[in-house]
Amino acid sequence: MSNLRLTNSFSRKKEVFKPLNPKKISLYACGPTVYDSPHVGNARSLVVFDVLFRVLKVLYDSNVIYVRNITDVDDKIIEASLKNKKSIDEITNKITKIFHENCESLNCLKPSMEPKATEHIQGMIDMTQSLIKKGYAYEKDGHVYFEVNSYKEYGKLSNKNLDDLKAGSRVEISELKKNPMDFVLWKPSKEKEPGWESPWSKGRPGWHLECSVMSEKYLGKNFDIHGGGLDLVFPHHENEIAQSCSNNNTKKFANYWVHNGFVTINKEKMSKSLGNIISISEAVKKYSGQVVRLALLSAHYSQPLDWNDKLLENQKTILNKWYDLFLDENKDLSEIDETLLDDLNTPGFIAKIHEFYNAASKGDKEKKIKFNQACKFLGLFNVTKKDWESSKKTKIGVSESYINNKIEERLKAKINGDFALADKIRDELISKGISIEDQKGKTIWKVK
RNA sequence: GGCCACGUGGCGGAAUGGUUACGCGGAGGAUUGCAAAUCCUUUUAUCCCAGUUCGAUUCUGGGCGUGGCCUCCA
Repeated sequence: MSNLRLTNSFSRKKEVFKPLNPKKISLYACGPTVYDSPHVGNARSLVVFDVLFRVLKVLYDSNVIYVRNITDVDDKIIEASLKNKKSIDEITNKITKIFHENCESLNCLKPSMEPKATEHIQGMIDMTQSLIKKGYAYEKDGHVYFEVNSYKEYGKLSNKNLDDLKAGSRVEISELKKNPMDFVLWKPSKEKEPGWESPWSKGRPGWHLECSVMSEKYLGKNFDIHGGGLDLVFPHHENEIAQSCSNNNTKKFANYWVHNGFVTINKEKMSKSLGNIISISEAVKKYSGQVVRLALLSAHYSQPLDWNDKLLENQKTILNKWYDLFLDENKDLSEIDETLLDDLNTPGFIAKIHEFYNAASKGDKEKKIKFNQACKFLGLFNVTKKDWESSKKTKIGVSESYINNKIEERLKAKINGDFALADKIRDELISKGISIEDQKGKTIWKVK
């Protein structure tokens, strides 16, 4: 088997993955901020890093630690709390629960650890204190800022230089900052906002800090792979590097940075103002977890992915077809296909699955097993054929007895030679999402 | 303005210095009362202009176009 190759955002090149320690592969992916139902964009990150996790587990014999955090303290959560007149805990608990349900319906493996920001406040206070002591951060009126000028490598990941980023219209201006690009490590909380005692104020940590603290705690000062959405490159990941490398006096934080592209909705950016945000729950309800998962893997992770009905219908057609060759066996894949090793080329791998399918449908038994293994490896086929069919039945608005009666009526009409009536009944069923197949003197029905 | 990505057949989407990706859809056929499902067959592509090369969709340069980041965002 050849090596895994990944496009490292840091070098902007495809590189051979060389682990720090093959006995302990370390992967960190930025998880959700639990303020609102996770959307299909979040789902893409989930699924992409889930595939990476699965690949690494096979390559390194399960010696993989996958950490995915939950951000449960954040301005957006406070806003949501005020807006919905619910407590912070109520919101974070509810959204975290939805998130976990979403992960399950997308058939994502559980990460090795799922630390929460609020459980690491002390660690963040300690790191802030340390950064101040070492001269990388400064306190002003209860706020603590990281001083970007103190870190020479600032901007290297996102390929930006501080001159280009200087006090523009898009940078938050604050009297308290030495440099407009300086970012918050700690800020005071108002009366009703969540806050923790600290040497500077009763307040809360800046967003970027949690990933620095948690990744170090669970993976170390230098670890293998850090992932997230493309939009996190700047400033989030840039700031993580600045904090961690300054504080630890290290050259490297994560060795490989992997970023997934965006999901657009009918070619438009998903945004609150456009009102086109599709939640994972909605998508799963309308289609199914597997269809959503396959859709998310139908383009290469680094490319944009457009979410539209045609795409989803297409994936549904494919899965329905694939389920014809479903095997209820549990043999795991022992070797990973070269296509996936090449920068997680999931569309290429899906093409191979189609080829396996075609050979299998012509009677190639070996390919049928391979086909099933490949589907399962991608995280598909996580329910049996029986369950797949019956879950489709829950999506239709008519009862089985209604359908069976209609089929009886149609059969009588056919016997009487009244094909017009027979066809009318069939059309009725089709309009309700039921397809009719006459096979070998028997009529069967399926949910489309 | 700075930085970056992308532009492949009707659509989605890989790969590649020279050979059919793959899927969905379309077309034709077998089958069927007609269909559906299935099977067989099949059509169509590399944004434009130069350069390198025996040969470029692939490499280089230029152009045009689309999108992203530079503010919270997966």
